[in-house]
Amino acid sequence: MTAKRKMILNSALQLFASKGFDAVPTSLIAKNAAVSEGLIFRHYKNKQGLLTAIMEVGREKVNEGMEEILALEKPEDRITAIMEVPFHMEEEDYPFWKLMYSMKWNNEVYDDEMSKPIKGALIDALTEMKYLDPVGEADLIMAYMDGFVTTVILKKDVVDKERLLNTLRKKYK
Amino acid sequence: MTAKRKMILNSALQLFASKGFDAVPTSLIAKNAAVSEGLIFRHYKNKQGLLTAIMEVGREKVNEGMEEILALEKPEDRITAIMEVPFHMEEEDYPFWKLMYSMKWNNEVYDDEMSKPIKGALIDALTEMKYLDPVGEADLIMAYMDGFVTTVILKKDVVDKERLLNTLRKKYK
DNA sequence: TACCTTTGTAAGCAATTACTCACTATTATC
DNA sequence: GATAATAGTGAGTAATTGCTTACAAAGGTA
Repeated sequence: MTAKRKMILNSALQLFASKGFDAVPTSLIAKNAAVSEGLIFRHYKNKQGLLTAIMEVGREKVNEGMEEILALEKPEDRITAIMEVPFHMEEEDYPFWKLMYSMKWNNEVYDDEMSKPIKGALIDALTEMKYLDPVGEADLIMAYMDGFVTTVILKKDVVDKERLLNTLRKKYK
Repeated sequence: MTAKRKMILNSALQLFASKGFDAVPTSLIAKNAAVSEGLIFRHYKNKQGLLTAIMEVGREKVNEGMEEILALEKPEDRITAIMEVPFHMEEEDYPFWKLMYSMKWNNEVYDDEMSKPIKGALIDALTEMKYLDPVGEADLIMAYMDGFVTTVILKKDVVDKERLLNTLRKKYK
């Protein structure tokens, strides 16, 4: 991966995240990456391919994170670890997640490919803990998480996430 | 409000909600509304003005709903009513909320104009109930709600909202 | 050195975009 | 029923879009 190619990928991520995929022209990506516009299409088939490449990088990160969590022995530890993921996201990953969530909302078909393994891990842990309705409980936790991500990323200047996490922890302590 | 003008507003809402504001050309809005493209600009200053008009209609609906909730006497009733709003949304309003949430994600500055009165009502109720940290609790509930809206709208074919609501209710019963 | 592949550029192109304008049809007001 | 305002059309336009292409520079390998 050449330096300029990295620049393209990163410029695209930043711009897509802040303005939305459709609102960002390839000319602007090229300008922000200090690169000729043609180079984008040398490296990526088209604008959509650029987006796919960004998501691929993110998907790998998610998988790595999930492996760590699945390595935890106690099911209750796994559940709290998953639930608190939104609070422990690194700030440099915010643009990626912002892009992911913005994409969710303007696709006719909701793509939960990425959330499936997470929900699966929750169901496994809840079953292990003999919960009566593991699927229902898992769905509720997944809903919570969507809300936490939304709050942490979009209200980062308004809501103190540490305080929010503390309030949350009191609930299941 | 003429019939054609209503058609424009509704076509725009449906299209913006499903594809995103930037991905929808005015030509398509006109086509779906069975109207000449020029008519859009007779009634609305520009494409952005069309969006503004849609949001105005929605804002009024929200205010009406809030008045009903604020009329409830017991603070705990007000809180549960607010928290359960996402579960009682009418399906015909889904496109509007989908649009609202999709807009949130690709604006540099998060516009919480609409959520402010809701948060305020929560803080008031929680204060009345002598909670130690009304603001923290309100922020948590607001986060939950974002998650509920996301789940109800985006996963409506995957997650059963009645079941989700029941699981939730057990938590604060 | 010579040759090939990859990286990079700049100009340009067909299609699409939001929007205007000159015009006609319809409705309201007196 | 005449007049004026509003509603509606459709062709046109300047600017922008994603993408191509012809060409040059750089890097690897013999």
